[in-house]
Amino acid sequence: MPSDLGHALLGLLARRPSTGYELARRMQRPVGFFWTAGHSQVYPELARLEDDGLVEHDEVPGRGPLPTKRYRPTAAGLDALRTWVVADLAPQPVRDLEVLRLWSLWVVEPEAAAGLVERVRAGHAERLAAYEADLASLAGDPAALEPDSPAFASRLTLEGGRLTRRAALEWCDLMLAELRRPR
Amino acid sequence: MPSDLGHALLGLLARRPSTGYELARRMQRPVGFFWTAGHSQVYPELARLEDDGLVEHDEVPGRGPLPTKRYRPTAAGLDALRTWVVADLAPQPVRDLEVLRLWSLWVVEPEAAAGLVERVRAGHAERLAAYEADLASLAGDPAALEPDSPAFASRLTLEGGRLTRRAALEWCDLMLAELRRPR
DNA sequence: TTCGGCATGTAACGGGTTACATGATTGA
DNA sequence: TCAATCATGTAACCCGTTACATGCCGAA
Repeated sequence: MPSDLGHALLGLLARRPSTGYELARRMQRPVGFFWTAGHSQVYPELARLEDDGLVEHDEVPGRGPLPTKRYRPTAAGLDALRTWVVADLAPQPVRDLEVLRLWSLWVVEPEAAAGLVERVRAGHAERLAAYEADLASLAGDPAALEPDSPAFASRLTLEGGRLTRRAALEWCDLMLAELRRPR
Repeated sequence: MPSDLGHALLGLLARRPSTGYELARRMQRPVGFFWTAGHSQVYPELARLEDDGLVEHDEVPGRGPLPTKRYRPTAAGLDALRTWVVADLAPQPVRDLEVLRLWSLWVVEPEAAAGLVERVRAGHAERLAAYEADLASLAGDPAALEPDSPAFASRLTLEGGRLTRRAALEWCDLMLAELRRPR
């Protein structure tokens, strides 16, 4: 049974066959919005998936010094993906370095703290803009309304990003108001 | 210069001197809401911080087979914490296994997908309840209004958790509505 | 001609999780 | 008496990041 990364790659390949290089780029965006991997992770994982009979490849003309391989999921690979998607999921530990810092912001002067919050806010605003751009490009696609279409799932995840980033902006504004309240 | 974990420990010790064991427990909650660490990480990291002169300890009576050590930050440790809190922060890659699954939810039947979303929703609801419980216990504390008090920073981070989890619940409800819309 | 993109892989390192190891005290 | 809690540490393993290594093609 593959790792989380393996399932991430199966999810990408279920949408569209790709080379390792393409998968590594697709892991930056849009999948990189919630999961990332470099190419040095992708190539060994593809080999493992192939050993397990979950993906297969053919060689296509390419521009690298080594043969260019295009991968696609096998029937067993799609089964594994379907099983994993709805499998029991242990509560995920959260790991958020920004919040970790904000938790200690009482040790610095309010003005310095406000500066930090401004920068955090800018990061959320940037991410929100990216989500909305991707959502806009899906807006005209009728497939985005069909639950068995990849565009549908893409739309829902982007919608989630939008809602949570908006909440984060609201939170930053709340912090700024408190930090700058005259005293 | 210490790792992120080291700064997390300094942040805890700045609030209250503790033994390694206590730090490991405090890393489960409330700090565990956004950063976690097991005791097997804590003990070596404390030794490193002490080598760097950022924390110091004295031995107190305890119940373990080895001497019980109570740690507190040194002046240099508090300086390091202050510097780190407002230091430049690279945009953080997000790693969210739940969203990764939802991104592939188009491969399963809508009813099964809705079941997954229900479970995700329950997790958010549970976390939200924890935030609100902690917020309630801070409600009467006048220190929670003073920007140089730990309670102030605790309140703001909990407020952030509340806002983002509420947004997540809203999102889950949106997904459920779409998955169950008659077709 | 030089830089960026295509294209594949390996190796070293660091951090996190899980398991191993020990042992006293307190409460059910 | 048995389990949980206090209390400290080490070791093995897995995963992710960064760096190493190679080399062609097209555009500026």
